[in-house]
Amino acid sequence: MSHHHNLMADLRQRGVRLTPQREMILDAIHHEDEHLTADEIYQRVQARSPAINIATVYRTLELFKDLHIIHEINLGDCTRYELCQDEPHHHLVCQACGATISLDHAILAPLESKLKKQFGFKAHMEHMVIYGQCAKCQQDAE
Amino acid sequence: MSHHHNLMADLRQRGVRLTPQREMILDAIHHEDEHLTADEIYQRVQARSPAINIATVYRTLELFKDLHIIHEINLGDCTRYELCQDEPHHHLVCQACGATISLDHAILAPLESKLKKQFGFKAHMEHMVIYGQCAKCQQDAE
DNA sequence: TTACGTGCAAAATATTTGCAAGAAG
DNA sequence: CTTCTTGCAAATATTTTGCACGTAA
Repeated sequence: MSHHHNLMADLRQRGVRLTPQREMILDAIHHEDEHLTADEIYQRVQARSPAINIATVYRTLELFKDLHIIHEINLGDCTRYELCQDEPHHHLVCQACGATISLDHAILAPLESKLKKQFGFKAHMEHMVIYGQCAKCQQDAE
Repeated sequence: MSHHHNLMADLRQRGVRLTPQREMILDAIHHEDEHLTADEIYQRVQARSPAINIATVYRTLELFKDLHIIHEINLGDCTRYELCQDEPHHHLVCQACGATISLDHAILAPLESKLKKQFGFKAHMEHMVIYGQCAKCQQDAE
């Protein structure tokens, strides 16, 4: 039994109506490693069920966001979506080759507590994206 | 003599044509503390010179970006622009009240070097934005 | 049965582009 | 004069909304 069935059961508990569209959209997000844009989610769902409408995708993403099932990530120009996870995780993105490196939250924890101590600021670091250049591309550039 | 006149002189050196539009756009960015969107820049310039077109604003921002005079910041949905500065600086943004706190680069430097050491990743941290809740709003929430 | 969700089409928003006229150097 | 820049209008991309119909519970 896949993780997303638990999620769907959970939603029913919370009084959210379960529709095939919502299930397919959750499925699409769940089955992907990368973070998808609204349109990419739309296309994946459309492959299974051509009648689906892009407006439904946007409305469902909004709903899932409010329910804290997914969250939005803004990389440059495009908005992407991914499942919320227990432990926040982060990404390094190489601007040269596009490679992404996943980061444990531990590496950002010191910054988080420094911000709290110095400014009383409670950072919401669910998913930070840090751009730069990966080791390989730095070598290639030399 | 204001800083932006030096910039304009600098541009002429670099073979960039100086037009009133470009000067007014640079002016608008320069005279603001906050980071403006393309449309806000457009409105400010339009107040001085109604004939200006939004397409010119976009094209000029693109040009200034390529010349490394300004850089783009993506906060949530909107793209904002600010002058490049010698020392990178960063912002904490309170999601409750919208307040922004400026951060010295020093506070992010340890993270930067940790990423370099552990992953060989050279982070481009010209302007990081960290969202969260400021001290005041945390109190109000209690 | 009733409230909520969906598809559709149109609107709103943000950004880009082709082209002819205008201005910088 | 020549090349680059601008204004205009139209195109494109992304996201939102009103409304009538359909469906989950």
